[in-house]
Amino acid sequence: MVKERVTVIDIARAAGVSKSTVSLVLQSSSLVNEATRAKVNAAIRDLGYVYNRGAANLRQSKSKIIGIVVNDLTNSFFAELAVGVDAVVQSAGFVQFLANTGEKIERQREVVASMREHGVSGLIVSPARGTEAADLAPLVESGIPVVLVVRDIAGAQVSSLTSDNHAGAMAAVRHLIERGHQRIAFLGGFPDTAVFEARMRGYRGALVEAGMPVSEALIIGSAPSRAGGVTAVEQAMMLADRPTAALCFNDAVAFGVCDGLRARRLEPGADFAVIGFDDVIEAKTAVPALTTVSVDPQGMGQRAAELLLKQIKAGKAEPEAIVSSVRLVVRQSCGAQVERKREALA
Amino acid sequence: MVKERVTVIDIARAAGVSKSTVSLVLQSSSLVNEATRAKVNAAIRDLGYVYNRGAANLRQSKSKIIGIVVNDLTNSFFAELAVGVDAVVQSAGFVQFLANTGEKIERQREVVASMREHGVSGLIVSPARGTEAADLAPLVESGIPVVLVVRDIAGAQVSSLTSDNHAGAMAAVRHLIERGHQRIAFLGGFPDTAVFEARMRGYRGALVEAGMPVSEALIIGSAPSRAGGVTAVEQAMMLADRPTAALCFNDAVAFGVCDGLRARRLEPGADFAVIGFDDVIEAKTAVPALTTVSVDPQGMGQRAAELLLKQIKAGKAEPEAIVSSVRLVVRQSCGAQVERKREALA
DNA sequence: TTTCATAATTGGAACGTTCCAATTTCGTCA
DNA sequence: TGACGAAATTGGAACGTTCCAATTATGAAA
Repeated sequence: MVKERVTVIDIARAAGVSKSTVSLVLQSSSLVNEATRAKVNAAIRDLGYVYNRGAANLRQSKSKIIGIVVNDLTNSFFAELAVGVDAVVQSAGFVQFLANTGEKIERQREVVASMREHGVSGLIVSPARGTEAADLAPLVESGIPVVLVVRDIAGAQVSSLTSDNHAGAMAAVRHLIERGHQRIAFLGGFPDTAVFEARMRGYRGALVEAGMPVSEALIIGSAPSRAGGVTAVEQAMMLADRPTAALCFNDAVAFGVCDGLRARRLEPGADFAVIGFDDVIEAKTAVPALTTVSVDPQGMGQRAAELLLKQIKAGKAEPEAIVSSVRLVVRQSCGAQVERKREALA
Repeated sequence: MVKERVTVIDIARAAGVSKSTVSLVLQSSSLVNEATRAKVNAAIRDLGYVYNRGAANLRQSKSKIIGIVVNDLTNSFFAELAVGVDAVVQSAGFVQFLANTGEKIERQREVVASMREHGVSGLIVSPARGTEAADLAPLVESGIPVVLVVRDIAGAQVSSLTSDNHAGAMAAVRHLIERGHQRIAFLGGFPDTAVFEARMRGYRGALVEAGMPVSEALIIGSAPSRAGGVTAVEQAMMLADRPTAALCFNDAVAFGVCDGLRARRLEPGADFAVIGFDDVIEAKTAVPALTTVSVDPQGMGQRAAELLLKQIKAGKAEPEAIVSSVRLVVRQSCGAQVERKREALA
């Protein structure tokens, strides 16, 4: 019933060679004669051998495992990020441990510990809200390469890959100003996060650059979700002096803002300009198509994985902080009259 | 610079006991004296020991790893499924390998092989389109418990957890019929999948039950995505005899259908009834809120994980096929005038 | 004190691989 | 035929843990 494991020794016996030779074949070493290689491979097939990577890892004290921990896999931005990571990691012959923390620091601590025990050779982390440099200290001390994505942590001695939130927000608000908007809101997101802070600074920057006043009442935080967007826009529309446009913390919020507008019989794009941030896949197909600052989550995941793999290969490189540039993708939701051709080509 | 690993032996030396005792402490065995346990734990803390699960796995020839392979993590249904799995798997002290196949059989083969090499003790698979029982054969032969989710595979000797697609579709279409719709379309999804087949059978069943004709022209396949929904509804609206309602293959398609309707200046819910399938989180907050057949993806992931863990614990149980029941959640998109209270409580 | 059961501890083998150093095989050339 | 370098193969130790059987310490009963 219970079939016991086939090992290199069994293969060796079947092929009439030593286990060392089998090992060499497994590593496709050039040292082994073609004829014996064939014999060994035949035995491997016949006996249904499956390589025990755990044993190999033990011997070599290294693994082909990388860990990725995200704060909210339910958010399609992070799901896409994970897909991007997975793609390059798989191609490099690695396999990924994926854990979701749901923004819970405690969970994050647990999963990171668990991953260390499993001997991951590197970690990509989109840290939960409130993560501090100290939380990562044991990790960096142990010499495991870590790449922070999306959210950077001040003082952490690790590499990070973030997007240029400041420039993106600035470009978006400039665009709204050019279209003649005078009262522009910033909607959604938790104010105590670095990402919020950066995007908001960009928002402010564009306003002062244009010599326009910035009103604190128009900056309305909320959960960075669709539901949060609904409540944020509701609050904004209760103001005496209503905004006519909004830059939203992210696309999820932007969709929520559209929902909230419709609930008030306002058509996003026509009656109120909305711009998102991230460019998740649905942004393109939504109606109206969402004008947004494209962060390219999948590409970001890929780059993060590449950076991590590079560091793994190099042993231990200096931490580098990469901020990738973003671009404003103008679609319908900001009231633009763009022909769809350009977009369709992409 | 490169600090070498701290092992049980180091701990033993520091605490003045044998490695066997340290091992017992690690397993929190009752055999060890409180005083020595304390000593050992102190040493563990002081030296910054991290448990090498790989070595333990090798010795015990079992692991605390489960694999989950999904066909499209970009689809939030599957992302939520993964979140559900992750939750129970983490709580059980396991860690999950997550791989995305992107519907590619070849990728699937690779990742499953890789997971086997890593010694996963069980596998949850949402198989890529076109997967056959033979593809899983080596896996089941090796005695690794496998749970198929979402999509079942005929003839595969493994457990499966699917939803009652037939009953769900039937309930949805009955609801549309009750509201007086005469021409009801079935939109989206790849016709060569079992899930499509089952939902479509439910759709047909409800029509014949009501003595209504079923028109093949009203059954329009497409990619099971938002973009697919847009094209499907476009095609439907070009028919001479247009439908007034649609059951969509899944929520993503349903959202796409809403987009497509708006592009034609039709308001989903008011001018055209649309019902989705899955009940992803956005379904509730979208405007109009999506009437949909709730499959509870996260709960499904949880149940799949529980089923798998049960089988792992039991050694090897008989494969069981669970089809979990679904329920129609009536919201706005089908034109219902429901008060939102009931829903808000959930 | 001796005797025993029980509690606590321990050394060594084992898990399946890789790596090193050593050995054998082979073809070529003198 | 012998010698020699290159090519191919090999045995054994090692990776860090767990498990088993065996040993030692402890304390209660005689």
